[in-house]
Amino acid sequence: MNDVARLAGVSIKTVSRVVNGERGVHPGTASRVLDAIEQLGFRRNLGARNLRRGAETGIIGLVLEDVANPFYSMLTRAVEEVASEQGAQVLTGSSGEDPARERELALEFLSRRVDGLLVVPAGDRHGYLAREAHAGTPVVFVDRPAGGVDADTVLVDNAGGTALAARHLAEHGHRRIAFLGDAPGISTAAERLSGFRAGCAQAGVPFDAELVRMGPHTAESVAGALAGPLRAATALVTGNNRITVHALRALAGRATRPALVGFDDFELADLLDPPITVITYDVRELGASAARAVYARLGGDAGPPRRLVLPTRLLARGSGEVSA
Amino acid sequence: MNDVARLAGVSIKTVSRVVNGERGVHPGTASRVLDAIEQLGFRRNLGARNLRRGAETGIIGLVLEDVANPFYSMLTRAVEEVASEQGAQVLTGSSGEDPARERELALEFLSRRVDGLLVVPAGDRHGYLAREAHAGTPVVFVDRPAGGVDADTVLVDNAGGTALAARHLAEHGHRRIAFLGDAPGISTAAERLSGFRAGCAQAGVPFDAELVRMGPHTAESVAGALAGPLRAATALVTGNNRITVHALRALAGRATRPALVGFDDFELADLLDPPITVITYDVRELGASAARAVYARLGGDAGPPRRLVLPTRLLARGSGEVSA
DNA sequence: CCAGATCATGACAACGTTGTCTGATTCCGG
DNA sequence: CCGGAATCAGACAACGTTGTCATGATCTGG
Repeated sequence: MNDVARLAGVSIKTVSRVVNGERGVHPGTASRVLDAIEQLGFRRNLGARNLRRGAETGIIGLVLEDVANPFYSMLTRAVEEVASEQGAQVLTGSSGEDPARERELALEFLSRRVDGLLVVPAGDRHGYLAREAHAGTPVVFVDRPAGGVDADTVLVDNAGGTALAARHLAEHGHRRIAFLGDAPGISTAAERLSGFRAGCAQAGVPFDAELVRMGPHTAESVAGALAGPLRAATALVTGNNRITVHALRALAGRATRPALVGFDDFELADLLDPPITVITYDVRELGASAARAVYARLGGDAGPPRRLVLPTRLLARGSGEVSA
Repeated sequence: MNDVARLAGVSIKTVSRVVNGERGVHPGTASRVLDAIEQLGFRRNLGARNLRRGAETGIIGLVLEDVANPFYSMLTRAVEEVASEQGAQVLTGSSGEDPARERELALEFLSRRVDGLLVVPAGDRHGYLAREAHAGTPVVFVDRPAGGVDADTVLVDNAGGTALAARHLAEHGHRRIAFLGDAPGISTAAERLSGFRAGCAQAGVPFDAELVRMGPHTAESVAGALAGPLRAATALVTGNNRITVHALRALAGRATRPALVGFDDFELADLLDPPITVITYDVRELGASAARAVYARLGGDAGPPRRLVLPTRLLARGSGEVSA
């Protein structure tokens, strides 16, 4: 900016005025300044600007598990859209389900003075965010509740979803229903399991712990479980989109396959044979409401922390409608 | 930092020393400072730090078409991984294939002084980035070449891929092969079409312009094309993962379906019936090499712009091996 | 032609850090 | 007990902006 001022023969302040479109600059001066800007390829330093103005940075941070997972990439896009309405951009980071990495990313984002922070919790202790959540940067937890902080949270009715799945399978005559879920330390996984138990109970289906295998899961662990202990089941509920895909691959080619209901919808589910019945919910809304919550807080909303739970519903496509 | 200094009874500079782990601070003083930091929840402002140090910001910008597209979300993850090795984060923005939005995002990122900028070009004029690419922030174009700028670029052998697809179908006896591609203004789409023509020529298959429909495509336009003009074809090449999915949905339920080869691999392609033959390449490598190029430049590499073209290969799964 | 208003511009400080330099203690060996 | 080195801490300026205030030039109307 200094160089621009020198080249245009004006003070640095006048350059600032031109750059910001402030009124009260002589048109001739302004065009000299603009020429100089053009010639030097000047671009104002937003960091310095924000520092001086004490304003918002126009960046919101998003810490999730893995952007490459279609579920999270849709979420990211939804967040990005709300941010972009506010002229803001999104800084993303994948924690890879590692609490330490999640913390590192979150703190790093806060050091960068993001206007708001969205976190898909990997760990279960988020006390380290309590201070920010209280006084300062709005923090919103997405998809999973935080441990040890009372902050805005947007969730999905996990237990309701798996209960629905269990009842659906029971209605189709299944009495031996298996459940493949993620690591029990992950709150959504625990909720989905307990919803599954509740659904079984509601439908009068005996709950058999032998037919439950919690993760973390890999393609191999899923295949192993399905080939071994879960073989006795006539139906299967999978706890998230990754596990569903692993299960589909493990079951491919089997002559008789268990009925299946998967948690999370996924692209092409309708084109598989049989089409896959899933528990679905509005992923975009999950991201969008979390981002909107940040802007509501920035807009001055100082009420008590809000908790929003999005409904789940069962989308019957065929794979869950096979009779036992 | 001022408050911390006051609380600890030291100067602001000493706080800075403690925060940065500089040697030469009395342990007792340091612990008083640390207590004060803890008590006040102080977190240093990275923006101000970078301003003062004139250092890199530790952020790299990524402008792409849509993070929610699995292709781009894998790319994002790969970029993020390279960045994270360097202690950097990724600022993402979706252009939605709109050149103006692409430009806006790119310039915004540059104003934020990203250390490097990765762009999946939406438009075909990128002169506005020439200055930065030359003197200053490294700019790398990904997946598509830039127009009007000579900068580092990482591409995919599009023409080679579709030529492979055409020849593969020809080998299986097809003589009437249709092509569904994206808008011809998108360079990758144009290359894929010309590769398709070349492949047809190599295999001695007549090229029929009536069997070609370029986009932009929606589910409806794809369905319409397949129901109408392309009905005469015995085989089909689709120009990207979106179009492949639309085509699959449009063809589902038909008694006789054309043989199909799709550009871009996608999850579950192997589980469809028939499994889908695709042209594939290493998406992660695409993102990773682009990010590495940025760091190579930052590391002082001042050679002429490099252009890397990743190979494509045909992954035969069944849908392309149907005879005419 | 002049007082007062309006316009165009610049000097200066400040945002939150850190690099440089200087000053005040403390320590050591002889 | 002294000189010099080592240790610790602070004052100050600067990074690239912008808000506040002051200044001089140019208008306007009577």
